Amino acid sequence: MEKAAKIVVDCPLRDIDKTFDYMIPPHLDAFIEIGSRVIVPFNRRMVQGFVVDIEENYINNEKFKLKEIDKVLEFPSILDEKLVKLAKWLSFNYNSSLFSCIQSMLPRGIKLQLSEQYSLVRSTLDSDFNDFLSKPRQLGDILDNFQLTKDQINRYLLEGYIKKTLNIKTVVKEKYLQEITLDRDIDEITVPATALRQQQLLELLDNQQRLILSELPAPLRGAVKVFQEKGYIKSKKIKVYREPDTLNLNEVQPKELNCQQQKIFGQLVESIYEESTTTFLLKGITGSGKTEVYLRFVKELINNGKDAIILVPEISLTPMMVSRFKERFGDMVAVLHSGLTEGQKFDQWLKIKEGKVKIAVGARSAVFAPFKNLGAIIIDEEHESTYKQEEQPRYVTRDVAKKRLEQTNGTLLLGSATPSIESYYNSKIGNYKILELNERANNKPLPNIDIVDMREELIKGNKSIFSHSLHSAIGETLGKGEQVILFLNKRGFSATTLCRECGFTFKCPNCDVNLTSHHQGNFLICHYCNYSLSLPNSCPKCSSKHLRFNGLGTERLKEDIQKNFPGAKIIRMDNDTMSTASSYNEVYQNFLEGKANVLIGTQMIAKGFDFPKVTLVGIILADMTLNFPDYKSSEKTFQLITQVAGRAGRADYPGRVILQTYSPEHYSIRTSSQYGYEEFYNEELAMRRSLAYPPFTRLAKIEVVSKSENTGRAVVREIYNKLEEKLENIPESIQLLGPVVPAIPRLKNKFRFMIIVKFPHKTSFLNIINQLNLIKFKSDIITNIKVDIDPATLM
DNA sequence: AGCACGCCGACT
DNA sequence: GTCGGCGTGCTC
Repeated sequence: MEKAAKIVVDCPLRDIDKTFDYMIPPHLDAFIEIGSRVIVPFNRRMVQGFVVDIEENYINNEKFKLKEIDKVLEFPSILDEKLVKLAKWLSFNYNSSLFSCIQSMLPRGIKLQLSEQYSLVRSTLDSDFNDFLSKPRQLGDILDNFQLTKDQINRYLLEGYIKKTLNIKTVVKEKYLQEITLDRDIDEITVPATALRQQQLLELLDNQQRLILSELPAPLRGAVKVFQEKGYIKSKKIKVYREPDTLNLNEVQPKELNCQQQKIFGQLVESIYEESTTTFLLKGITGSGKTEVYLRFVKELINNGKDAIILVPEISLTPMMVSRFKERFGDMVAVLHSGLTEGQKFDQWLKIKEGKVKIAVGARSAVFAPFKNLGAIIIDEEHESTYKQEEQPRYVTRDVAKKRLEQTNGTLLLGSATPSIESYYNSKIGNYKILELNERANNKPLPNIDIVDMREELIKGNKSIFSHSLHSAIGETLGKGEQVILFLNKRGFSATTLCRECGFTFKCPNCDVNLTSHHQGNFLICHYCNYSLSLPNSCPKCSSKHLRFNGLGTERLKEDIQKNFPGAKIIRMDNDTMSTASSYNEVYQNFLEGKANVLIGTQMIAKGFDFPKVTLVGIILADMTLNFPDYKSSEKTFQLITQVAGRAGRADYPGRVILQTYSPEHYSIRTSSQYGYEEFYNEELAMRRSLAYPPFTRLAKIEVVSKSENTGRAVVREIYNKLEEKLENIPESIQLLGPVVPAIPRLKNKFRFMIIVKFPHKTSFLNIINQLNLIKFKSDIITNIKVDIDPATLM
C-alpha cells in the first residue's frame, strides 16, 4: 500500500487548473500533510508545489509510474488544511487557478528561487575542468568556460563524474541580530589603560548586560573583535521581526460605552459562544464610536483564546487603525498590507503563523492571515469597492471572510455608516443581524447639507465654479480663522481641451478617452495609460490659436481659489500630490497644525480625516460621480456625499456643507443631503429590482482584451455562442448580455469586449463557466480573457 | 514557464 | 554533413 499526493505546481499551464500526482516516499511520509510545500521533479526540472490532497491507498500503475516528491520544505506545513480548503473554494467561486489562490494567501517573499548546480564526484581527464568544478557551478558558468555541449555534460552526469544538486534560495531572508554578552566575570577581564574603546565597551557591557552588535558605533565594533579573540564575550543570533512604522502611541484608557454601544457589545459577545457563524452589520453614523466597539469585542475574543482580523479599505487608513489597536493591545498586533516592504510583510506573516500575535490589522489580503483559532473578522467601511480584488483571484473579501469563518464558527462584523445595498438587503432578509449606532459619541448633530442648483446660478448670470453661497461661505469661514475642505472628484487642470474654431478635442492615441490637462494646462495626460504631450500653441487640425479648457479638476480649482481668496493657504491632495508613502501623513499633519486653511482633494479626503477646525465642506460638483456609466454610481454618490459631509464640524464648532449640483432632483443627492439612508436604500433597491441587478441577481463579467480588434471581436463571439449553447439545457434563468462594447472600448491600445451574465444566487453557472475552460478560446498571445465573478463595476 | 525535439537554412 | 535558428509540445 502506497501513498500519493495531489500537487499544484508553480508553473503556469495551459490547462489552468490541473493538479499532478506524486508518490510520497516512506521517509517523507511523516512530514507531508495537506498544505505542505514540496519540491517535485516536473518535466526534467525541479519545481515548487503545494500538496492539496493525499490519497492513502494508491496503487502505482506499472505502465505509468508516478514520480516521487523530492523534498518537503517546512514542517509543520506552511498552509493548514483549512486554508487549502478555502483556496479550493476561491478557485471554484472566482474562476481562478488553485495556484493563484494559494499564492494570494502567502507573502510574496516566501517564494523560492531554485537553481541547479554541478560539482565534481571523480576526476575526469581534463584537469582544468576538475579544478573548476571543485566548487559547485551553474550550468551556464560551465558552458561559458569550456567547449562542452549539454549532451557532454549529461554524459558526465550519467557516467558519475559529476553530480547535480539543487540550490534553494529564499527571496526574503529572515532577519537576525548579533547579541553579545560577557562570557567571564568582569573582574577577570583586564583592559590596557590605553585602550579607550575597549574600556568603553567593557563599561557598556557591565551596565547593560547585553548589546546588539549592529547598534554599536563603528569604533566600538573593533573592540568587540578584540574581546571575541580573547574569549571575553560570547555572541548569539537573535531573531527579529521587521516592523512597519507606527504613529505615536499613547496609553489610552478604554472609553465608557454608551447605552447603544453596550447593547451591541453584548450581542457580539454572545456570538463568540455560538456554534455557528453569525454575520453582523454594524450601521453606525460617523463619530458614533464603531472603533471602540471593535476594540472591546476583540478584547473579549482574546480573553476566550481566539484570534481576530481587522480589515480596513486602504493602506492610508491602516496606521490609524493599527495605532488604536496597538495602544490597547501592544505587541499582540501584526500589520499586513501591500505598502510594507517584502521583509516586513514576511515577518508580520511569520509572527501570525508562529502564534506570536493574536490580532492582524490590514488591507483585504489580510483576510488570509494564518491564525489557527480565528474568532472574528471585522471589515471596517464594508461598502468600499477596494474590498474587491481586481486581479486573479478576483474575490469579494466579505464573502471570503464569511466562508473562512464558517470553518471555526467565528463572527463576521461588517461596519459602515453607509452599508452597501447588498449588505443592508442581507440584513433585511435575515441573513445578517443588524446593529445600529445612531448617536454621536459627543452628541453633536451632523452638519447641515445645503443643495445649490447650479442651473439657477447660471440663469442668475454666475458663470464661475462657485455658487454665491459657497463663495460667501468660504470667505466667512476663512475670515473666522476656521478651515475649509473642498471636494472634487477629478484630478488635473481640466477634463478636456478643445479648439473653439473647429471643435477638435485632444484624445489619447492609445485609449478612447480625452486627455486631461495638467500643470496649468501646459501638459495633456491620459489618466489610463499615462501618455503625455505638451500643449501645442495651435490646434493640430485647423491651426487656430483658440484652444479652450473645458471641465474642472483639482488643479484649476486651486488656481480659482487663489484668485478669489488671495489670503488662502491651500493644500491639494490627489494622486498627483501623494507621490510617496509618507505624504499622506504629512498633509494630515500640516493641515491639522493650521499650516493651511483650505484643503482641496479627490475622494481620498473623504475618509478617516478628523480636523477639529474644519467648519465648511464644499462639494464642488456632485454630478461627477453620479454620471459615471455604472450601475453602482448612485450608491457611490450617496456614500461619498455622506462621507465627505462627515468631515465638517467634528469638534466644538458647528459645521455646514454646501453641495453644488446640476441635478438636485436626483434621489442620491436629495436623500444624502437629509442623511436619509433608508429612503435612499428603498429607491435604489426598487431600481435594482426592476433592472435585475444585485442583490436580486448575481453578475459575472467576461472581458476579452486584444491588441487586434478583429480577433477580440471573434473570440468574444465564440465564447458567447458556446455559453449560449451550454445554457440551453439549464432550467434556471441565466441571462446572457452581449457582446457589449464597454464605455471605454480601447485602453492602452487594446480593444475590449464584454459579456455580462446575470445569474441567480443558487446557481449552476459557476460549474458551467469553470468547465468551459476559457483559456482554450485564447487564439494567440495578444488576446486575454478575464472572468470576474461578482464584479465591483461593469465598466 | 522552461526545456527538448524537430525541421529548415547557412556554413566548414 | 553539422551547427544553430526558433516553432511546437509536454509536464504526474
